[in-house]
Amino acid sequence: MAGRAGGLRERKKAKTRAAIQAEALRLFGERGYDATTVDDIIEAVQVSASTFYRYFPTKADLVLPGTWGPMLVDALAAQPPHLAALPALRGALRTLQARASAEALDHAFGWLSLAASIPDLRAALMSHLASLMPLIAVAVAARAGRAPEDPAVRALAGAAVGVGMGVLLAATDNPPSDFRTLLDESLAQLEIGLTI
Amino acid sequence: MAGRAGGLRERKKAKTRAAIQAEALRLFGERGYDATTVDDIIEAVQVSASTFYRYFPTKADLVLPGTWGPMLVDALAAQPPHLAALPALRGALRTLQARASAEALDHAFGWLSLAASIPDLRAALMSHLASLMPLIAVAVAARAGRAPEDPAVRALAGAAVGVGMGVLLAATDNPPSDFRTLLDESLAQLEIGLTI
Amino acid sequence: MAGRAGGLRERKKAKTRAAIQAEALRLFGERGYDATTVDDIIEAVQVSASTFYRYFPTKADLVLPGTWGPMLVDALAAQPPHLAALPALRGALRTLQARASAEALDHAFGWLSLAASIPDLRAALMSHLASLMPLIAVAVAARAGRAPEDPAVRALAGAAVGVGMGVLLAATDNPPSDFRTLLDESLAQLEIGLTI
Amino acid sequence: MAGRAGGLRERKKAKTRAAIQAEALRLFGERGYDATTVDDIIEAVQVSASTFYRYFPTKADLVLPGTWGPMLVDALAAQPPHLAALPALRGALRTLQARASAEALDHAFGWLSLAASIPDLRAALMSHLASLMPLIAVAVAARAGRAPEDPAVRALAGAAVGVGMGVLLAATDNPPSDFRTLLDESLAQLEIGLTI
DNA sequence: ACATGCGGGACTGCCCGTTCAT
DNA sequence: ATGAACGGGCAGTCCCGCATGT
Repeated sequence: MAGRAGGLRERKKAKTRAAIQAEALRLFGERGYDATTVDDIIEAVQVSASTFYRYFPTKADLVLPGTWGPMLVDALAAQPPHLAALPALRGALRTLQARASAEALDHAFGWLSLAASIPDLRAALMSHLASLMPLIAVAVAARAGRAPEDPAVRALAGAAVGVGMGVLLAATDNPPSDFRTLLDESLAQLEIGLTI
Repeated sequence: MAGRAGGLRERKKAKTRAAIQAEALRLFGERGYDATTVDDIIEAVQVSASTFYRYFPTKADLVLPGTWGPMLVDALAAQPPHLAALPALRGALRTLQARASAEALDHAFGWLSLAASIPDLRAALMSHLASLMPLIAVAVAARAGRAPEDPAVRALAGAAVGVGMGVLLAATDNPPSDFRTLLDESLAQLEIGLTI
Repeated sequence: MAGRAGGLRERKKAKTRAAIQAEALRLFGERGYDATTVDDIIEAVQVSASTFYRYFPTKADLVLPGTWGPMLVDALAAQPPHLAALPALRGALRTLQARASAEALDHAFGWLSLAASIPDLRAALMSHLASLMPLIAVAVAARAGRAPEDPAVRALAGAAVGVGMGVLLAATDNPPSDFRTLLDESLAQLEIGLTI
Repeated sequence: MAGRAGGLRERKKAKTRAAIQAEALRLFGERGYDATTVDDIIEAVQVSASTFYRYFPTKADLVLPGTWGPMLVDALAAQPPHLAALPALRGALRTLQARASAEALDHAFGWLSLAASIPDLRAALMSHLASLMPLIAVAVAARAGRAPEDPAVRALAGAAVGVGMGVLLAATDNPPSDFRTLLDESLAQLEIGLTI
């Protein structure tokens, strides 16, 4: 019923959503997360409170990346089938980064760090990342011809996401770190084997 | 001047803390987490709101296990030094389980599952688990004679915790699962290598 | 019992008081008034809460100038006796300004503006200024050989302080104004007569 | 579409506001200001805390007269145009007093005295009175055909309000005084000229 | 004696359900 | 009938004074 990019209604919704988020992030940057109230945001964007909460169930969701999960899964499926899961995952991450502009990436990682440094957001972010595990498990299972409940699959998905979390937290607490390098290094360690 | 357990003040504080948590858990059990307000709790324990928030920064913290991290680290340090990190970790987990009574364990895992199934608590729990990473990293680094910032150490800590999260979520969504078995299996997979 | 500058105990108290206030103002400048908690301050100065509240009954008192009232009264008494009350008051204000360094003055007026722009502080400041009225009334009465309850004396003290408040608020709401010029101009108007 | 008093919503709001204030004043009268908590009030009126604070930003605002400013300005505009500002102001005050019943006045002045004697309320009251200055300045400027920023206008508004504050404080500290007489006398002094 | 802990109360912000206005 | 405004409920923070125990 809808074309590739969705109907006009779809596009309008996406636009509203983007407008709210953009304005919110701008205000967060100016005044800080806690100092910015939802009322400030809805006033700046000129939408009603109901509209706001329709798009973002909670204030914390404004900072959560909504589309990364599916994008990562797609990129994973697009990797050469002969690759093992971990190399494929690293390849998928590289694809994602290559697709985005450098500034978009810096921006994104900046926000990730911000989110990781505010307790409320950190919790939401960790929970969000944890919810990526089953998605990755399904994608990996499909590649490997196994069940998503297979302990090996589960372990791989859990380990990969856990490593990501750890790197994110480490990069946040030691600010001048490069998130991307650290992540790739740590995933490489996973690949080599955790035989310390 | 103070004995092993500290002065009277210390003991009183510990007692208050325990009283708040016990009463809260009782009420959660009776009415559910969301249906129990902080006011209900402080009224039942007869403490003031300030006191409550002094002991538990947020309502969600009532359900978070406060001493597991240190206990796990201690048990890890007590493992035979010749063991590699992952076997030592599995051993430490077994030690912890062996020390606790069966019902205490069932109780604990019951609470974990409950926590994992309520969004707010799930977020707090994931954030809490993520904060265990550096603790585990330090303990593992000490065993292996490496720096806690070593990518291999970081990867191991992240992977271990991530696997734990994944198992917790899986066990929560497929209720009749045995958390302990799943966790041990998945850690074993980590040990074998993630070569899917 | 104490010399001019007071005994050691006096000096120590003054030092503590000054240390608290200095640190507080520094923190206010860095983070803003509301974002700075009393706990932040006492931690920075390393005093206990009781000590803090012994020196400053409320947080707002940190910003209130404690010695201006007496200083103004002294300067008023030191004006040539033949001057009428309003010229003497203007002279006293000029004396006070002449005694202080230029940067001290800018600093002081900066703080006044800040205080006038934060509701809580504004209220405390206005109340504080109002409490100067009887002091000024007594000083003026002494000069003029009248009773402090004399309506003319009361009117003069009230008008002078009221004009000061008005100028302060006006200068706060229209930032680039020069407080000192405005104040002198308005007091001059009072002197000429309010015959609009 | 709306009649004189606005729609149903408006009337309901006014009613709620009046109900809160009436109940609060009753409780203050019974138990005193400090001994009455906001919780007591909201329980007596059966509204939520949020509603209370929507109508009255702070507890102190319950005692502040909300409509006097505009009423005074109106009465000032209604004075004969040939009158100078200060006589017109005194006339406006007399008009206001004439319009109110004797008991309403006693009641009002009773409340003013009460407010002036409680530190927190005194501060709020002084701040509130200070905020009347620009209103009076605008009204006086309109009468005199000058700008509200004119120093003479500003001085007059500041002086008038300042005199009012002084009289209020004096009457509070020497209880058997008649506020109205004192105020009129002091304003008369302002009119004669402050040539002490 | 003196800091610390604790209580109490004001106040804010998020989020949701309902109700009035257009 | 849609959407904005309003009210309610609850979590959470901070200030400040009083009572303890060290």
